[in-house]
Amino acid sequence: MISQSVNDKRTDLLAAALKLFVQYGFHGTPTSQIAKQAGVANGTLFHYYKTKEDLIVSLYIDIKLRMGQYIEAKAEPHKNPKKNFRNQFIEIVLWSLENKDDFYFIQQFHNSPFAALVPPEEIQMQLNKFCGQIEDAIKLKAIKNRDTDFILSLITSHTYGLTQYLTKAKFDDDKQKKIIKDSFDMLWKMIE
Amino acid sequence: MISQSVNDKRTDLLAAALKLFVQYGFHGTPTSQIAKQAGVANGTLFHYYKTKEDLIVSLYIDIKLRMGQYIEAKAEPHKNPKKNFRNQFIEIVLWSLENKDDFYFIQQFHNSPFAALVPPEEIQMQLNKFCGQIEDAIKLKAIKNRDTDFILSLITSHTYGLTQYLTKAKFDDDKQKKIIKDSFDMLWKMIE
DNA sequence: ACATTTGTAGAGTGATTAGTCAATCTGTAA
DNA sequence: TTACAGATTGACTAATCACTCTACAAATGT
Repeated sequence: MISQSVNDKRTDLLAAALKLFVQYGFHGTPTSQIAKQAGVANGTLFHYYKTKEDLIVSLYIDIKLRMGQYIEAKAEPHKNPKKNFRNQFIEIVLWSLENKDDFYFIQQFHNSPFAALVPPEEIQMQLNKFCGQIEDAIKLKAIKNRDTDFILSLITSHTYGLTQYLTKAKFDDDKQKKIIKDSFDMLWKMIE
Repeated sequence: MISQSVNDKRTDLLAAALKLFVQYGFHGTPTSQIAKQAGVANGTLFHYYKTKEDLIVSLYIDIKLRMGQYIEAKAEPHKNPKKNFRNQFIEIVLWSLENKDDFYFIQQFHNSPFAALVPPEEIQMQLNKFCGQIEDAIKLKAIKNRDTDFILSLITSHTYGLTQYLTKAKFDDDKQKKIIKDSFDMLWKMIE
């Protein structure tokens, strides 16, 4: 099964890159190390990814894709916008906690010059889902009437801050869930 | 005046490094470029900073110091905790907007393996001021009774999110101030 | 005046790295 | 069986980079 093995190598490379990037940073990780960690030859890496940059951007897009799929799979669409936001908020935080490396990589990537290299259509795709929801909620007067991007910024950074906090402090699952719910209530108080 | 000229070279180097790091990233910026931009010889850079890493960490500490001084200079201590938070919140956001490179550098730095290299006493120093204020406010029941670090995380990320938003969208000063104030009111609603 | 320390320069060095390439292997299809 | 396309390899290269070293200049102390 050739296409299977191709996918394996591709994902092996991405997984290896993720692990090493998170630990040593982009520049601290030579492509030779990534290849070694993935169990393939140096040249193979460049067979699948034209440049190191290409690998980095591909990894970002892959992570975003996986996160999107995860959230979508867990989504239970409600008429009630609050419940919708609540569900998604909780799922995103849980995903981030279960995939700390991915989460950390995204932050690292966002605050790097590589961020400018993501194709615009990728960015737009990711935003559209959320922006639509926010606009709907505003129309229904479920949340404050502010610029959509503004609301999105506040929600995103709130999610980020909470995840950062939960990552540093180690709580058991129950306590963690309580904090997440509490945190959403606070967020909602802010934007409702 | 030798000490003057020494300071000049040091600050020239930091300023050059800041500009280039923000544009090209840590690894995308060779020390030779930093020296050139600062108008000094390559070797001079290594006279003042033992390694590139040392330069990066020093730059971070320098920026944090300057920000702290700016905030402190503008501080008008109130008995009222809300007014205190409000003042500081506004000042931090304004500083970030006036010093976009510094702001961006800090994010870049925080999400990089270099963050682990900051001497612990530096970190503690910065946290103490804020944590004290938060604890006081909790005692006075001005804000919700939650873990100090939790509150701090939420405030920090809120500030960050707002600054990100204002940096991307370009508003005139009046509009900007309105948004900042509005944003603080929302933040306060969340934690009061 | 002299000695000593400190600052500055920039060519040089050794190590490292992204990316190439020619050769070999593997699977498929006629 | 043969032919062919893609996959895989790893030695190789050209370039780059962090950092050193030596020589000299400027400032400071005595």
